[in-house]
Amino acid sequence: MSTADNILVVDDDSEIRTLLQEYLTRHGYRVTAVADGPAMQQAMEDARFDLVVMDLMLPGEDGISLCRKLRAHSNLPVIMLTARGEQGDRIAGLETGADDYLPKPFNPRELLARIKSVLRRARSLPQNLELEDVRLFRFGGWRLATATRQLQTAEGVAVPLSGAEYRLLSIFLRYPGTVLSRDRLTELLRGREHKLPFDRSLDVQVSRLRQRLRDDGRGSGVIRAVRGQGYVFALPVEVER
Amino acid sequence: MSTADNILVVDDDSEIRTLLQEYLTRHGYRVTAVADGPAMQQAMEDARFDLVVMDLMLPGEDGISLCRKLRAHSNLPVIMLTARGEQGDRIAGLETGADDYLPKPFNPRELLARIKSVLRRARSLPQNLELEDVRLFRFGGWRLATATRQLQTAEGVAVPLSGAEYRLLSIFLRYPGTVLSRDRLTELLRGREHKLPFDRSLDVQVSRLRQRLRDDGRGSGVIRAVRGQGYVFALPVEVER
DNA sequence: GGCCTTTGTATCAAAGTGTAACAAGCCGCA
DNA sequence: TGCGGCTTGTTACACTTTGATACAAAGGCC
Repeated sequence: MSTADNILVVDDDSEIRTLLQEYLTRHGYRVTAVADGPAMQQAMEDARFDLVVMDLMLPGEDGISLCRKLRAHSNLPVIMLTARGEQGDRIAGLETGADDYLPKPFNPRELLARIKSVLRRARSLPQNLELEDVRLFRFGGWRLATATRQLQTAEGVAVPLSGAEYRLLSIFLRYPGTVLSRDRLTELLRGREHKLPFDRSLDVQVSRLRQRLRDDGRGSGVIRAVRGQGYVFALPVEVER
Repeated sequence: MSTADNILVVDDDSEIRTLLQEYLTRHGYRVTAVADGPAMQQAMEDARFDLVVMDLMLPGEDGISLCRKLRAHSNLPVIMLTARGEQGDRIAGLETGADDYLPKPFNPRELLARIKSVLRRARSLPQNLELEDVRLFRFGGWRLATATRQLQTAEGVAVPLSGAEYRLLSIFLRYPGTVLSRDRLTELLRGREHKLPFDRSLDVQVSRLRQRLRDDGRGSGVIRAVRGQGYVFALPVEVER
């Protein structure tokens, strides 16, 4: 490990910002603390972070919305701070799309433990690789050659893929084991945002890709739907450069 | 467990000190009760404590400040007693650094529950998400493969599990022989706390899981209800990594 | 046995997911 | 230019999952 991990804290309460700034710095992290969404955007333009700790309740745009936006174009891990057991907001836990959450008030030690756990998990996943670097992907007997864009079964039979199918598969192959939201997948696939609130076209693409992979969508196949979250590629992937 | 947990109560109201001293002692804790900051410092030099219960409002130096000082050099769990009337989020800032808080006036039983919960959390830090290390669980002839999320009977027949069923089962498999309260199960299952006072949806999930496991809920089956406590997974579990 | 609390589960409604079918666009080619 | 084949976005509908509710069954206590 070269340098300390860089953590971005987003909370409108200055007490908490100060507490976390001190505590996390004392434990060997680099910390930037800001109060709201816009300041967060700014901070993220200025520096690269390894993890975000965010309050669910923020003035202006709330944490869920910020988290969703973040997730639409990055893998940055997020830990959400939530109000404890209040009846008002029903959405309290992992439904926020965060990697982990912690109800307020909390002992900073506990936050530290979760930060470590989330970072460890993030690092255990394959690092972002550029598609250009990879010549061949292997997964569960299948092979995908990038040069020819050809998919082969375990028996060596070539399976034709359309352009979108190939792109979608290669996206999944770059993030095996990571839950990708529909927003994220759509952006990676088409380079633009979802338009309609109930756009199902991504699901249809997934369904088509599944047919190519002989994955019936039920049972625990290759591409698994995670209810309310998105899709995961469920097989281990080997890459050949 | 060697000796009883040692709890330090800091409150200027002598009635509360007496009440807590009695109540917590009766429930098996060692209790020291003091009235203010200086007495607290003194007590902490004389003995080692496992948890502090502190009034937010104290004569002289208040609870926030004491808690902050404490945090500067220790992780000792703190439960803060606060005046009622503030909304959860507004108040959350005040207990910055505390592990939990309880609005006054409070039911001693509620405090007891929080003490137990805070102590449990403080002691079992690395328990949150470490399921991924296990490849296979075996219990009473059944097998659960984590990679494919597939459950198999002793005869090798695959039994489909929904997402929630799989998660609930894997929670039980992580704590075989341990009674898990409904609150705890709900939190582990859904990543948030119980909201409704008489929420039976967890029981329904257990019931559905039992159906998958061909456990009729009567007799001494796989998942046993413990009246007034919660549920236990009643079979021995073998883990394969 | 009454009476109350706790647990088990059928049933319902809402939300989420899978995919067939359609339609619009694109491409190459005669 | 017009035609057929392919690709891809959209819509529609069936099906699954899940949380909630209601009520029956079981357990305790007097």
